[in-house]
Amino acid sequence: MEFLPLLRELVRSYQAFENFSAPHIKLMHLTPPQFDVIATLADQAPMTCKTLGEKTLITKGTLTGILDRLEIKGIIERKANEEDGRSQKIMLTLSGIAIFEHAFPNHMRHLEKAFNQLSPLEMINLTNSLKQLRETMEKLTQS
Amino acid sequence: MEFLPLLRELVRSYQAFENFSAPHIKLMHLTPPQFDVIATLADQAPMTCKTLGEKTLITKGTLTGILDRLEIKGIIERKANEEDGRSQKIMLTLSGIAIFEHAFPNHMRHLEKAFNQLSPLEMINLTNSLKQLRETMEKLTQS
DNA sequence: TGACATTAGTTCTAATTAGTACCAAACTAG
DNA sequence: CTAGTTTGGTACTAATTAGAACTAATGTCA
Repeated sequence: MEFLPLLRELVRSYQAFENFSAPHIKLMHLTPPQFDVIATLADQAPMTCKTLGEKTLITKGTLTGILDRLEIKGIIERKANEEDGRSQKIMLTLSGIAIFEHAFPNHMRHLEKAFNQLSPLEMINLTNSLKQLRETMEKLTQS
Repeated sequence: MEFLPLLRELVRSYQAFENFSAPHIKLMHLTPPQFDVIATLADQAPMTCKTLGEKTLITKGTLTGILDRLEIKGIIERKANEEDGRSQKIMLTLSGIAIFEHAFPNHMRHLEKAFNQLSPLEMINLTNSLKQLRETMEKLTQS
């Protein structure tokens, strides 16, 4: 049970990140998953729901609702995929691109206030340790 | 923007933890927050919703619903707080204690398969780096 | 070609989540 | 003591979440 402090700290750190990030995103009238989708679509060729879900780690059932709301807001557009009748291509509208170009750098400036307190070396070490832990969990998960 | 790999890894690690932990908890007919509440109440004197929320990082509006479901299942009990008429004391029932005594060690054995792949030193370094990042974010959040 | 399996996305359900409004009890000044 | 404020918990809303069932389109294989 020596791992309990690490487990607790992982949960608390992630929650602290959400508490730091989410209110700032909300100021721009978006939710964290909506921001995530917009940032993932930006500067990319239109992609399918499947691809978008893999990049954002959002499962497909959840993604449908998020895309519905972004479509109502006029931020994204769904069009038929000519190569495969089952799927669609998702892309930002012109309005969505404009929102991205304001919201993304704005939010990055907010986040870097916290993250840049770590030295580059600490950042690399932390990233590598987390990656190792993540890959172990991913390997053990499908079982 | 050098912090983006760390940000991504933090999100992905936490998600990998959820994906590793949640299915195992579900096998015991519980949800992650329900498990969290049970583990927090175990071996403790009855506590108020406020205290329970602080320990589990669950906001009070959310906690009401989780406690409702645990109460229906007969796992927890709410009783009036004699010292303060506004609040209640939450405690595990006998059945809740029995569930904890099975579920907790069972789940710890599951988690340690992944966490014990890290050396004790890596565990301590990772915990400390996460803590530093968390405390920075917490300091900047209230603003 | 035709039966079968797979894949992409939607729909539905139960649970969680944060946040706001609200109620009742308790505290605090003057 | 009493008006005003704070506190603990519930009710409600909008959004997310995973997962299962479902539909339509595609792929496979004999």
